Formats: sequence, structure tokens, C-alpha cells
Amino acid sequence: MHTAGGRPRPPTIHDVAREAGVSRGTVSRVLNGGRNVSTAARDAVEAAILRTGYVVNRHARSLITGRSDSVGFLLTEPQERFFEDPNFNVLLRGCTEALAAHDVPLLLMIAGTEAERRRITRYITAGHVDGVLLVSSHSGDPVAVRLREAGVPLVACGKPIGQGTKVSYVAAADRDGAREMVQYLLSLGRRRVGTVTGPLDTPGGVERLAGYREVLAEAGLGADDRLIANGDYSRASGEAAAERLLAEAPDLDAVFVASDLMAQGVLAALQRAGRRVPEDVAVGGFDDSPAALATQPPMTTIRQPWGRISAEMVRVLLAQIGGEDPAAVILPTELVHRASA
Amino acid sequence: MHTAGGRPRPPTIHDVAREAGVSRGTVSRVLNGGRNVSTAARDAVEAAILRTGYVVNRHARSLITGRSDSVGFLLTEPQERFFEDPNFNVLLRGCTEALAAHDVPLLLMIAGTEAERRRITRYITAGHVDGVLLVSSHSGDPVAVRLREAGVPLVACGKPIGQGTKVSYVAAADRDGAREMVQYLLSLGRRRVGTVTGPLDTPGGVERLAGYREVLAEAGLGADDRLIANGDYSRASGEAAAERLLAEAPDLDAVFVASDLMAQGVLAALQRAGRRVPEDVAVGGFDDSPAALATQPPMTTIRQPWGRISAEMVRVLLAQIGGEDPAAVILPTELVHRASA
DNA sequence: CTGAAAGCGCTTACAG
DNA sequence: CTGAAAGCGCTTACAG
Repeated sequence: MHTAGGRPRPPTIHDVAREAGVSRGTVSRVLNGGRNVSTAARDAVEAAILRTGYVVNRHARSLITGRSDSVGFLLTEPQERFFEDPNFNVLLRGCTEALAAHDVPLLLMIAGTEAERRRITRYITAGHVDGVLLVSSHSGDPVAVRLREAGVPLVACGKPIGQGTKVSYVAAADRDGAREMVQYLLSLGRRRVGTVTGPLDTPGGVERLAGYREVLAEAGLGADDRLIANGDYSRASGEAAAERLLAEAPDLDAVFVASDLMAQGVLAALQRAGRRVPEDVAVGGFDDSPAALATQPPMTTIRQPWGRISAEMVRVLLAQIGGEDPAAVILPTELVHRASA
Repeated sequence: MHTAGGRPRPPTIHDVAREAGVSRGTVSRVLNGGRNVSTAARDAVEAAILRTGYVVNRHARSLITGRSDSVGFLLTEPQERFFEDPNFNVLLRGCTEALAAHDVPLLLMIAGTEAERRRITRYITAGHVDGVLLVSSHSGDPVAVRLREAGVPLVACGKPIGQGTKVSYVAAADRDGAREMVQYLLSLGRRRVGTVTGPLDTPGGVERLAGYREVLAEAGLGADDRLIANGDYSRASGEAAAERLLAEAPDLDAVFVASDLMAQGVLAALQRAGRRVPEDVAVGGFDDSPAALATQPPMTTIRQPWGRISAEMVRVLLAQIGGEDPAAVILPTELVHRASA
């Protein structure tokens, strides 16, 4: 029997039961872990499944279990930034694969506009997804708040600002990573070390700046606001920030940049200003994204363990869907030494 | 009433019917287009929907309609390349948004290994998805073949090689775009114009090379294989290809590169060899991906209309799911003039 | 360990 | 135009 489109109607649990000579209940039991099933019955059912090519109908299952057996991957930042950001790819790929290993499909959702935010919130709270992997570190994200209030299992990438301890998250040790880079820059003999920060309403922006400040203070180098310029993680903002730094602190001899993409922009500004990297100004990035390999010279940077981050996000989310309490996971970073510093 | 997780059990069509004082059948009718429903009934139902916050249970609907009302976005190339490729982001975002406008969720699927290919093929042919947006232009892709044989609605990004006319696709006018770039390079007075091709088992690779050859022949410039080097769309392959070009044809004065990412690599090799761009060697890319803006100098390139490509892919796929025949859509490209040529 | 039965929330002919 | 009813393919107490 075929539908209009020519796709054959797949076998159901009923076909398998007939083929195996058991009841549909028994088939369902072997499908769901095989508790309370005799070996003979299980074998017969498994053989029948192979013979018929049976695949469970997820809609029927979901209808009765109330679970969708799928999760959402939700972007709530202004999309441009994310899609420009090479980290996004790594994270998305990692999550897709980790989920696939559990046979859980990933639904991609982009909440760029207010209308989309409303639509997606309704979609999620209606239970069309069992939980969500949230990529939005901006504080006061209304979607995150609404989802949390609705009791939707949630795990954020990066510590959500101002959400208390109620929401799970997985993050790299931002402050430690920043500390390591700035210490390294100092170990090179640099003394006028500037920084280009991320957005200060994101945990990465705040923590990396804090790490920078701590190390300078510990080294006895006084705070100097002329050495600090804000960026928004985009390449263009890094370029603009570097120009400001150059104008306000021309004696700059190193810069710690809070993302590789911004560091690309910093490199461009430095080259335009005739400063050699690393001879005149050493540049350290953050992320170890693909962008770090595309620069001239290749970028010395702090590696974020994206593979582990995505795997942990999935693990924590699945656990929470299974009834466990929220959890926070912090993963160590690593200095990757290349040529820019 | 709440489930264990604390999520409220959403209202059903039954609640809406009671609230509106009609039968469940009538509610369903207004939900599904409102044919054969009186204005009074429709108004009552719509008011009841608002009041109850009703959202359709897609699983129940799918169980009966046999449709999943979702589509897959399937990557079957070796993943590394795709995830390195900035075009991927643009395409994925465009498709997600175009689908969202139709309220159709996108499932992201990555078929990197043979095991994943098998699992995903089963998943799709089991009907868990109504159709798939296929990103794989390599010839002989086994997943594409199996899906087509199973009658799954499919639309590819780029013309699938060797699949006949049975499968829908949306593509940019690769050959015309290549022609325009090479003509432009010639108009600059360049006479030793090389090219770095894409993989020659992809339509983009083949067509862009063909455009290059045509224009040179039309200009009366004889074919010279030393001016042609193959790449695989990756940055590193562009760098290696440029080195070969420089070794075999040191008098090179322009290069048409079949992707911006490869062109990044070409720029690096050229700079290392001490050639100025564009003074000594003019470089033209292809894609107008974000990579084209990140280079020094910014890249002159051929813009692929990604927004339209993704919108058309979605349109054609949805039409096909609705019963229409396959279709091919070719979209024009555009020369974007920047500083590298 | 196993079968019969109820029911998940919807859609869709079928009568009227 | 509308209601009553069947049924989509599953899971899960409930008996036995």
C-alpha cells in the first residue's frame, strides 16, 4: 500500500506482533527495555522487527508518553552575531552529534524578532520539545525567563546572568582562561597590556575582563582605563576598539582580546597603523575558533573545549529531562601558543 | 494538573470545544482552514482558543494525518568542510527562517559516518520528517540516492551530479558568475589569469571552471593547464593551490578562486611570496561569504544569493510535499567589487 | 511473563 | 453547517 506521494506505509507494531506470534503489548515491552519479557518472546520480536523493517512511530509514542523525544537548540541573540561567529558552528555540531548518539533529534530555533520569540515560546511551552539547549548569554533574556517559569528543562551555554542558581549551564572557565593569557603576555615582558572586552552584559565579557584586571593588579600594574575598550564579539567591533586603544594608549605593547573574531579586527587595525605583530604589539585571542588559524600571523589564543561543552550540555539536559536537578558545569581552558604572541 | 516535571498539562481540543459550546469536530474544522464553519461558530472557537491558550498537539495530529509537519536539513559531506564554511551558516539560517514562516520545524541532521548515514536514512524513510533539504553536492551520495528511491521529497542545494532530472534543486548560476568574474579580471588588463577550482565532483567546481575556460577561449587566450590548480573549498587547499600556481606560472597576474575561503588561503600564499594584491596579482573570489570581508584587502567576489536560495529551497520542498513535481531553480549571481581586484 | 483493553489528542468521512 | 463516531499507532496499568 502506498500513499499519494508514493511512500510505502511503514509496518506497525501490529505487523510485528503478528509476525512474531505475540501480542502488541509484548512487542511494546521489548521496544521499551524488555522488562518482563521471556527470552523466547524477545528473540521472536527482534527477528520480526528485522524482517519487517519496523521503525517506531514517534508520534504515536509521544501522544501517549507525553514526551516528544526531541530537544530544541535555541538562539535568542541577535542572529547576525551568532552566525558570524565560528564558535556557533562548533557548538551546534557538537550538540547535534551528542544528541544523535541518544537518538534524539535537534530542532533548530532562531528567535530573532519579538514575533519569533513569542511563537517559539508557545511552541516550546506547548511541549513540542522536551527541553532546550539555550545559546544566549545576554542578561534579562525574556525567552529564557519565560521558559524557566514554565518549568521547561533548560541548559544554557555560559552562565546566565541574574538567573540565580535555578538554571543549568555549562561554561568554560572564562576568568581562569583570561588570567592565563594575561599572565603569558606579562611573561613576555610586556607591560602596557590592553584588552578588548566582550559585551559586558554577557558572562564571558564580564569574567574575561575580571581575569585581566586581577592579573594586572597582582603584577602591581595600576588600573588604566585607557587600556580597556569594549567590543561586542564581532570582527568590526574589534577593529574599532583597537583604533581607540591606539589613540588613547599609543605605547600599548600587548592586547588581550576576548574573542578570536574581534582579534581578527584588532590585527587589521594594528597592521593599518604600522604596528608589527607580535614584535611591536603581542595579540592574544580567546576561543581558538577557526578564525584563529585564518589570521596572519596565526593567533595565540585560549581554547574553549567546545567538544566537551556541547557534550556536557546534552548530558545535563537529558538528565534534567529525566527528572534530575539543575547543575552547573565549569570546564577548564587551555593556552594555545601560535605566532601572534 | 501538573506532570512530574512541574509543566502544566496543556488544554486540548476538548477544552476548547466545551469552552466554545461546540463539538470537537467543529473546533478541528476551524483549526484546519475553517471550511464549512459558520461565522458564529468560528468566532466562538477562536475566542475559546485565546482564552484557554490552546496549542495543537502535533503528535496527535501527525498520528492521524501521516504527516510530521517538519523537515530535515541534512548534511552528508564530511562535516569539517561544511562547518568551516561560512556559507553553511547563511544557508542554515535562511532555511530555518523560511520554514519558521510556515510554522514548520527544522531538524538538523549530520550524516558524517556510515553508521550515521544508516541511522538517518532509516529515520527519514520512516516518515519522521516530510521532506529534506539536502546539502551535499558530491556525486554518488548514497544517502541522496536511497532517499530518492524511497520517494522522500527532496531538494538539493546545488545541482546534484548524475541524478537525472528527478530531484529538485536550487542553485546559483555558477557558470555565469565565473564568467562575469573572469571577464572583469580581463577588463583590468590581466592576461595571465589563473584559477583555483573547487572539487571537481561538485557542480560548483565543474561549472565555475567551465565558465573560466569559456571566457579565456573567447578572449583568444589559449588554454594553459599550468594556470589551473584544484582545491577542495577549504582555506588550506587554497593556500596550497596558490603555491602550485606560483611555482608553475610565476608570471600570473590574476586568479579567479572558486570560493572565498580558498581565496583567503590564496591571499596568504601570495603575501608570503611577496606579491601585492591587487597590484601584482588581482584576486577574485566566489560566494561573498563573511570570509570576503575579513581579508586584507577585502575581497572582490561573486555574490551567491543565499537568502533567495534558501527561500526557494523551502518553497520547492513544501510544494513537493504538497504533491507538486520536482523543479529546478537557477538564481543569478552578482559581482561585488571590493579591493582585491 | 503475557494478553486484552483503555486511552493519548487529534482528523475526517458520514449522516443529518 | 454540525455532531457522533471511528481510528491513527502506540504504552501501560490491570488481570491472570
